[in-house]
Amino acid sequence: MKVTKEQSELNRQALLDAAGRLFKQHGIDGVGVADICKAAGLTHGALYKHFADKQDLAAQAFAHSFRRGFDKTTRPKGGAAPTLATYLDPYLSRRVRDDHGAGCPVVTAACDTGRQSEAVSRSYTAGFLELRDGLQAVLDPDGTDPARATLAVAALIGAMSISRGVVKTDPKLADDVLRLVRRGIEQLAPD
Amino acid sequence: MKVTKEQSELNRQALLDAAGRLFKQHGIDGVGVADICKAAGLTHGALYKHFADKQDLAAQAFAHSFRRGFDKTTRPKGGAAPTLATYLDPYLSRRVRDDHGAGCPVVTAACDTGRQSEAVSRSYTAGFLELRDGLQAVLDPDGTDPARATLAVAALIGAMSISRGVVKTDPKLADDVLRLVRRGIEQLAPD
DNA sequence: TGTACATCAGTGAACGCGCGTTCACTGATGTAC
DNA sequence: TGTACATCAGTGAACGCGCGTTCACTGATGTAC
Repeated sequence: MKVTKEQSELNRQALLDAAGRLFKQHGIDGVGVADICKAAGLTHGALYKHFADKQDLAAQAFAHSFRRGFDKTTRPKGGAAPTLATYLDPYLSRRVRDDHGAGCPVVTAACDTGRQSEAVSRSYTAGFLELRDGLQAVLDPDGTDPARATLAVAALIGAMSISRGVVKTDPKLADDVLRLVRRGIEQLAPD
Repeated sequence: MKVTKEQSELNRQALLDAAGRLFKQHGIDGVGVADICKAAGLTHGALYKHFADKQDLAAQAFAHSFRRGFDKTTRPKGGAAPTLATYLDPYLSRRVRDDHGAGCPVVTAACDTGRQSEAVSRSYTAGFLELRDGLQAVLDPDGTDPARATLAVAALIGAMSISRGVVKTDPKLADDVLRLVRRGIEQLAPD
């Protein structure tokens, strides 16, 4: 049956939310469209009224997730100016490590991106640049060392990958990696 | 028809090689067992004489690829002592970025690992530790700063993820990331 | 405002397809005599 | 060394299954009068 335009738009957002979460969790090849629609409270046929196919959904879900990820994690509550901790707290947390569906997709989706469509790559590039520029402002406000912020973003993403990779075998090591990389990035900040 | 024991062992190695390369290229969920067997010069039925199932093949292929990756990339030719460049050259190269099937799986497989079996995680953990200890010996021979080598490995892995993620959209940026992270890690070395 | 009707978001059965896995079979290998 | 035969790595047809996608249908919505 037909639904109101408002409801239809809500359903579309629910599909994007569910797809973003499940794709981050299991990879694009690791979830079926039926699972995504079910998680959004719809049947699988409805998907094709909103998106051309699974690849189209993936591209739009990534863009959606990037937008949401930044708004949620890098805007400090209360509108204060972001500090280094504003970035490190959400990006190097155990919560994000243990819940693959959570967290900023620049971190979580690092793996899939290279294998996916150009639209996904564009979203990823925009996300990386925004994160790098944010860290640049905090780590190197005078702009004397262009390597510093890029190194920090790379370390953030790598630390999460490693911590996730080893946590099943050695949880203590997984925590150490997050802690040591945090300390390493803090040492990059101007005194 | 039956083959000699030697040929059978060669076939097994060919399966591990093909699986390692194709899994790194397309992800474990992104290749079929038929493709792997074909690449190894066998039919799909032969796989199950060597491995219990696809997951078993994945776990053994990762371990195999880790072993090979280290032997190839981190042992300097001629038996000289490894330097910082010994690690940075292969790990931050454009060749490895553009050929997902090449390169050390600690970098390439960072994505899949967290989603796979415990056996894969064990191989990954061993690989990470070997890489970190190697970099520790070069970056912090006195052992005064335990964060330094961990930061360096995280940056290596993150840089490759980012560079792969953005290269389709902005190849120059992708090169910059590799170059800047290299410079950043070099600045960590003792003077 | 009330009525008649065209629209179209969502449903769910059905489709072809490729996947991982099985298994009866083959025939060269390796072994027992 | 030569012969007879058991072994078993590899083959390829066949299997069930779940996937992405399609489509005839439904019925509430939104619109034209």
